[in-house]
Amino acid sequence: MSKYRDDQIKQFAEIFKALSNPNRLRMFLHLVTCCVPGTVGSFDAEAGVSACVGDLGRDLDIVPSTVSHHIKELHRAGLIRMERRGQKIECWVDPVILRGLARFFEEPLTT
Amino acid sequence: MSKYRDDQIKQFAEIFKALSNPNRLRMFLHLVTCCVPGTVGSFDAEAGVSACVGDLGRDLDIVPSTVSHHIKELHRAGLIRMERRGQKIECWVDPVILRGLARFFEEPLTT
DNA sequence: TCGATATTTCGACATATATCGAAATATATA
DNA sequence: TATATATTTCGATATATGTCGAAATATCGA
Repeated sequence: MSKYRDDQIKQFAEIFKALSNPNRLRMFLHLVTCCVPGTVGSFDAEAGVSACVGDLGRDLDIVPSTVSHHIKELHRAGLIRMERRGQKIECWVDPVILRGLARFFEEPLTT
Repeated sequence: MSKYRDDQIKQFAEIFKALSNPNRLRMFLHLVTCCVPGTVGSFDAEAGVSACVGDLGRDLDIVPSTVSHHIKELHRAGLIRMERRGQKIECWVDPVILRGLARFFEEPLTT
């Protein structure tokens, strides 16, 4: 039997659903490789290591309303944080959840 | 930009799609906690650390045909291996893909 | 060979999802 | 205040998914 509670399993399933669309996964990877505070580059509330919605849609060949929809899904799953800064809305990856996902797949290999 | 090729991104998206259904995720976790050869218990082609389709459907409250469907999805995503042994079909987690998933979420935190 | 057990295939159906385009909202700047 | 830029909301549509039940297939044991 699993070490995870039922609600935790549902939460992980939500996370994986958010990452199950190739375009959404690309956005997530874009953020992961540039915008994880405290790891790749330091996060400064002023400077902000992050990307706005427009940045994430570039090179993806989908219209802004679809980008917005995908970002909302990533946010709902708890994968990213968002904050308005002027006209733009900045996004970055929540490092806590990233660590939790790493452990999810690591642990069965080490225990 | 991402370190992953387009086809790799699509493959990861397939994997996450396979794990995006709570029942399927439960089956995967069941296998992960009992049937990863070389880690949790040793894998022997004769003895076999694995679970059959019936085992995986137990406690899940879904009919066998649905279990079969879900297992096929996990297999198509490359997450599990299957082999007939008598009447039963045994399943176990591919440790290589598990390692790949751990790295997928680890690496942005360590580079 | 017959019956029991294990699993898959097939067809159906209800629900969810990805995407678009048009219109609305928020913010900055001239 | 008017205009430009950034983003969201809404409605539509085509496609995918989860689940079931019935029927088919595979294997074992009497």
